[in-house]
This record gives sequence, C-alpha cells and structure tokens, in this order.
Amino acid sequence: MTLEKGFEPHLAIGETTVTGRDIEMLRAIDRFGSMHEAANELGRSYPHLQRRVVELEEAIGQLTERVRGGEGGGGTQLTPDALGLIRQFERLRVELSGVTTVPESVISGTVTERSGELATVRTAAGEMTARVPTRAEDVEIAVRADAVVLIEPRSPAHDRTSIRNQIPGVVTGVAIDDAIATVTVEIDDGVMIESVVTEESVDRLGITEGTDVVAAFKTTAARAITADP
Amino acid sequence: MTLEKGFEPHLAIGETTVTGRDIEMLRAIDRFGSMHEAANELGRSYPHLQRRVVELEEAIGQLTERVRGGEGGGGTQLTPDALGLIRQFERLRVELSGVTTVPESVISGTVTERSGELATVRTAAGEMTARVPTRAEDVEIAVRADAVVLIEPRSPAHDRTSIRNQIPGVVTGVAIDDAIATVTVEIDDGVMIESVVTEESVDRLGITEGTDVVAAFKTTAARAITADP
DNA sequence: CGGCGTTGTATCGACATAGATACACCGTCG
DNA sequence: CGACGGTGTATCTATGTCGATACAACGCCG
Repeated sequence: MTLEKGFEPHLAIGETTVTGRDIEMLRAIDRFGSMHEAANELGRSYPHLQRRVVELEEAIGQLTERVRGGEGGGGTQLTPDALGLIRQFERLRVELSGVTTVPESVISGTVTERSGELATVRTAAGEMTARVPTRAEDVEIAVRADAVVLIEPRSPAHDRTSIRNQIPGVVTGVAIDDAIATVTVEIDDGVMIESVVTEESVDRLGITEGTDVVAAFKTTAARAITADP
Repeated sequence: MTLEKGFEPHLAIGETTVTGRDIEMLRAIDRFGSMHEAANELGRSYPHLQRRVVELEEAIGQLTERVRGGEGGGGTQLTPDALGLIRQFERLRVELSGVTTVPESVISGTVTERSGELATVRTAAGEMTARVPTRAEDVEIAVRADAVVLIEPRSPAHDRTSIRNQIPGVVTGVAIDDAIATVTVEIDDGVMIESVVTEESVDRLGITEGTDVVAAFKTTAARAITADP
C-alpha cells in the first residue's frame, strides 16, 4: 500500500482564490487572443468563463484588455500582470512539487534546549539545531535532500558560513540519473542522510562509496515535528 | 496586491484520494470512539461519513474496528494503520507548508547550456546552474530562502563543497524575528536574494546592512520555469 | 448597410455533493 | 425483555457548480 503524495496549489487574495483551473484558463486566453476560443478549447461554457475573468479582475486588478467589436470581432489580450500571475503560480507549483519529488531524511532525537522557534536536538549522530514549531520533546527532524550540502572533510574555514549543522559521515551509496546524483551518507550506525547534488560535484569532490564526507545543512532548512501524536 | 501562497495536500491510491477532510474525519473518530459523535462534531451527516469510511477502507485497507451493539451501543476505533495515515498526511502538510511560509527569490535569465535536467543560466548577476525541467530559453530561477547559504567573502576553499552557485553581493536588509533572521542580499542592481538564517549566524558572521557576503545555493535547490507561457 | 465574430448577460437544466430523515440491525445493561 | 446507543442503508431534498442556449451590444469590413 503506497500512497502517492499530491497537492493542489492556489493563490489567495481575500475571499477569492486563484486555482490551477484559472491559470489554465488565462493561458488558453493568451494562446488564442479570445475568451470564446479559449472556452471552446477547454470545453467550458463561455458565460462562466467570462464571468470568472471579471471575478478575478475584481479581486486582483486588471488582467485582460477586452475589446468588443472591431477587427476580427474583437478579442482579449492578457496584461503583463496576468502573465506575471501565471509565472508566480507556476513557480509555486514547481516548488511544491519539489517537496513531493525530492527525498527527505528523517532523524529522531530529543530537544535539549530551546530558543524561540529554534531548538537544539540530541540525536544518535550528535547535536543538531532545527526549527521546532510545536512545543515537543521527542521529535523527528526532516531535511530535504536538496538542502543537504556535501563538504570535503579537513577543508578549513567552514565556520565562516551560515551552515551550522555539519555532520561527518561515510558515503554508502551514489545513484546517478541524468546529471543528478543522490548520495547517501551514513552519519551513525543505520542513520542515513540523503543529498541530491550534481554529477559534477560528485566528480569534483571525488565522492564514491566509502568516501568520508561532511553532510551539512542549515538550521532553518531542518524542520522538526513531534514523534508521537 | 499580494497573493498568499496556499495548497491543498492529498494522498492518492488508485482512484480514491485521501483529503484533509478525510483526515479531519479520522481524527474526530479517534477522539470520540464513535462515528456518530464524530459526524455530530463535524456537522456532517452520519450516512455519508460512514459511507466514506467504508470507501477509504476499500481502497487502503482496514482503518477501523467498528462494533455494532454491545457496551455503550458499540463504537469505532482506529487501527494503527489509520494513525499512521494521519501522521503521514500531517508530515506532508508540514513539508508543503515550508514552501508557502519561506520567502523565495526570483532571478530571470536565459539558458546558455544544457546537460540533462540541469542548465547554465546567464543572469544579470552572472552565470548560475539550476534544474530546468522544461525545454526553455528565457527562464526564471526560484530559490527558497532556507536553501540560501551566506558565506563570508575571502574565506578560502569553497570549491570543496557541493555548492556551485556562489554569488557575491551586499546586505541591504536584516529582519530578525524570534531568533530567525531574514537577510536580503543585493547581487546586482535591483536583483535581490533572500536568505533565512539563525540570528546566531548573523552575529557570528557579523552581518549588518552594507556587509559584503556571498549568497550561495546548490544547483539542485534552484528550480527554473519558463518565463514565457 | 448588413454580416461577422467578438464581448457581455440572463436563464435554464443536468449533475454531483452533502445534509436530513427514517428505519433495520446489534449486543449490553438495568 | 425492553430500552439504549451505536452501526448499516435507503431515500429525499437543498444547494452549488457548470455547461447549454438565447440574445443584446459593439465595431470593422466587404
């Protein structure tokens, strides 16, 4: 039984929310220069589509230049704001899909010290700092693999960065697919951290199975959730 | 006009998808030990709620122990699988909400070279590498602020890490809230990158307005979308 | 000046969703 | 043995969504 992670993005302003359907609609309007043809293409009714455009504009501001009559009967062009809206939505979708496609490492531990939203967590692989939104004792720290940096050991001056969690380990696996490598680092017996890096970085740092590396990640990229409820 | 980023998470298996409403329902059943009281609490009709439980179980497997008659008239208890499902859903929600709560930086540029899913992008602030899923020419690179590392300039050996994008800039703003700082770095005239770091890092690196820093992020954490729809 | 293909608007009907109601079934408890 | 409070199920109805239809308004074009 494997459940597939999914999501539906939206952008909200006041009562109205811009959905994927709206973006699809705006893109069709842009493609055809006509709400009528857009409605046809999408298999939607023109009256509702037109109504929706007005509704969005009432909430967000001008999104279209609609002309009635004239050459070709008229038409509808998107404003730069509308194009920006489409891009913003697409960025949101891409970033969210990053969550569902990038692997995540989970490390359990217990909170030893708190400071605001941050906390120090004692784990099998040593102490780490993470964001701990809820008041919790036993936690699981989750780190996205694309937030994990691999550092060559014995290279100096790594307190000169904002990366506070730097955990030495040994590479136990390297899987390369289409110029992107997923590197598994064992930071304690049976405790793994995954990192996705470019194939170029793997080559440059000479990473293969058995290599000593430091797996590093920012405190703000590590999120803890309570382990129990 | 600021649009608030949002999303609706779900878990899919075959035709049926588990929504936030389903999770809310399961949690209410767990709280009361009774589907009837759960329906009351949520203001939902018992028949549909009961039907939905059966539907979910047909897709996922046993989620409840439902007994009819007996002490207190019977009742419904969640199985460990159901509790695991709730946790899985909650974790997905937390991961996704990371995207909507952390600021993103957007940098436009044009693709100059491709290698698999990766590409080199020329921007006003120099060349960067990013994930570019679609075949695109003009792109926008989006980077999450919690993936941006701040590095002290003139510190050596930063080719000894898997961070390929290292862009010098000047700090133009530091906003501290609850031990977490949002640092704005100007990497070119009017082009900003935001980074969220701990207050501790801000102090340690001596970051204030006007400080020279290097804003760095991994290629795999930078995602590009087409600028033209 | 009429035709054409748009935008704008009112209205109807099909359909899905979800609450409301009613009732059979079940097993313990007083 | 009947009351009680739960599960299981059929059915009706209110509601909202969305496509379908119809028609007015508009302005270029032949």
